[in-house]
Amino acid sequence: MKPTIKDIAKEAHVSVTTVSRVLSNKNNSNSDKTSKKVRKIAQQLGYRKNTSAVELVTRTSNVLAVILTATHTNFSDEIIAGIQDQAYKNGLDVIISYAGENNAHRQFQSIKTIIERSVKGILLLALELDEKSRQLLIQSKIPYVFLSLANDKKMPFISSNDFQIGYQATKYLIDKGHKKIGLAGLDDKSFMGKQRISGYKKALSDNKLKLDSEWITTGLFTYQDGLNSMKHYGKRPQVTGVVANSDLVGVGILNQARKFGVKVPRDLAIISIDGTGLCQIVHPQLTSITQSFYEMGINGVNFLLNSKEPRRLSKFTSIKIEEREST
Amino acid sequence: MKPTIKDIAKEAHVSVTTVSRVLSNKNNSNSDKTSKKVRKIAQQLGYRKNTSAVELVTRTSNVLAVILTATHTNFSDEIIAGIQDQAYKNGLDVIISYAGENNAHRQFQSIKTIIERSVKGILLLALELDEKSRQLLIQSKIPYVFLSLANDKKMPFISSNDFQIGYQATKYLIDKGHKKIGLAGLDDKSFMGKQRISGYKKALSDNKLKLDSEWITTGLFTYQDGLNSMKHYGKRPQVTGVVANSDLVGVGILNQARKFGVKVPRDLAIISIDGTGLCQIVHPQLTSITQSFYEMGINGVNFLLNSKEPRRLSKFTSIKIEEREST
DNA sequence: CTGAAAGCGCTTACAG
DNA sequence: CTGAAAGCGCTTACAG
Repeated sequence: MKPTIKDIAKEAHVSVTTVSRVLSNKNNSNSDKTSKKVRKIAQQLGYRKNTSAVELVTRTSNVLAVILTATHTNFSDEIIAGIQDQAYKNGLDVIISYAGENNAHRQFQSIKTIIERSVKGILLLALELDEKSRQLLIQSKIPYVFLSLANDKKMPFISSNDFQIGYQATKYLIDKGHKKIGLAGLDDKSFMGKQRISGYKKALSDNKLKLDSEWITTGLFTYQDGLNSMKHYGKRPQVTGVVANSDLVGVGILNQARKFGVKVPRDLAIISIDGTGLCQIVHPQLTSITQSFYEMGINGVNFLLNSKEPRRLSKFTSIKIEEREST
Repeated sequence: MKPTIKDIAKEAHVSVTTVSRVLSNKNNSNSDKTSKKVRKIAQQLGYRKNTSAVELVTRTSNVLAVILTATHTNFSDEIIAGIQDQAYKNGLDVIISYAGENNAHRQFQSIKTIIERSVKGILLLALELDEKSRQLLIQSKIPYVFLSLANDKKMPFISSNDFQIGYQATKYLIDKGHKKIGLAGLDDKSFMGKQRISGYKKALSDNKLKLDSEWITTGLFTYQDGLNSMKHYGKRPQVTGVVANSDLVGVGILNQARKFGVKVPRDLAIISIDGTGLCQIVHPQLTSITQSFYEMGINGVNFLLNSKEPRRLSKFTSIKIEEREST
């Protein structure tokens, strides 16, 4: 059997109370001599704290849970790195749970699993919840925050301002002289998609440019959606510039354009949304609207740690344009 | 306060024993009527099981832990997907913990955190442990298995056969007529690196080809290592073919070759080890030795589930050559 | 500075 | 088919 504090107590001829105090660093009271003895014996016995017991009695835990879709968003690593670093600084553990790919049942299951352990907070990464999961989450009373995906349901989030992303990406191409601009590969049913479309349209109308709904292609931000978008635009595309709604979409457009003999940026300019490392390893390198994914992670953890305060404010992280070779 | 089974018992006028039996599906004994009543009340009260308490008393858990480095191995997603799917099929939860980047302290911490909760098993992804962490892991008596990285310390693993990878990749280029072959971007201090180098050398000597140690470049499998390797080979490389030790290394070599005006595959053939999606989205597409990452995940979970059996066998997963445009 | 006792929320023989 | 009781490994007022 694994040793418990009882075993240590017996061995050290002290009470379990004392052992507990020493081992959980409530040392203010115990004598150095006792502390040392207890620690030494714990060490000898190969003692490991039973976290279940601790959590049960203290009714708290120092665990932050991250839930994300298995969707291959190639930016989640950066967000997770931010979460991880900030959690580590605050002495918190992080556990991650994948909620499957647009699978409502698995999402529900994942949330259920998480809230049945007493986690300190929940970070939901690029996740859109159905009503049932949403209820479950709210009911749990555990602090949570959505990352990277804002939403209209008055639930707290930390993300880029997707209206601004749509607006600025479009504006950037306009400033480069483009008049016919496409918007490619986004999910027009999602809140994020709607925001970006609004921004895109606003930029066009602010500049008195016409809009053709044929220039907007929908999808789920995948590489394949990029290929499809370019096939849709054709070998002699009307649009001279396109806003790709993810780096993968951008690369897909790029590759299909090459197949078509459409030169980037000469015949077609591409600006890609996200700005992950991928933009720099393709040729030509993709100009991007770069999101602050790492900061989202940092801010997400901070948000959760301060969640006792009355004002829990959602927050936008910064975006910036990085010009490379595709525009 | 969150409701407990006590609250349900009171409300339903039954004992906590009965509530517990109903809610943990040990229904063989309870009457339908009682079960229904209990479930209904649990539902009304918004009852959530306290996993800490359950784990404490049953001394088991249905959680599998994955520990991985934050290193941007772009294949870990595939392994995790395999783990996730197989765990899900077996009713297990998966938690993931990042152990930092070659950070011994954080690795130790990560393992400690994991074993302080009563997890059912531990999967270590592409991780090399120092002695201290290794001891901790073994002492814990929790079943574990290394994934993707074999090792020489007699610890169980599931991975590709890296000797074979080195051998076959080299052999492939030899069969294409190459006589001067490079091996790029690998860590020659790691067990994996050594295996691959052995395979590479064996393939050369089996075919009576000469070896120049200048043709082997070391690194940590990163994109930058790819760039550096090509810089090392130079604008007029001696080698006519190169084995890239990760897809990222392959892309790095490709891009630097382009800058040098070295044409792939005409002037330089590249075969890249891993075969992730990246190979298909670059231009020209990279020929690869493709590893079965998803299967590693599946097999890892199965290994842990059968770990009570006396024979715990490490296992190699299959590799295959996928010819694309870079050779 | 230290210890006895109660209790966290659950499960599980055991008895009826 | 159901319940009383013990116990999982820990923490924490409280008392001395």
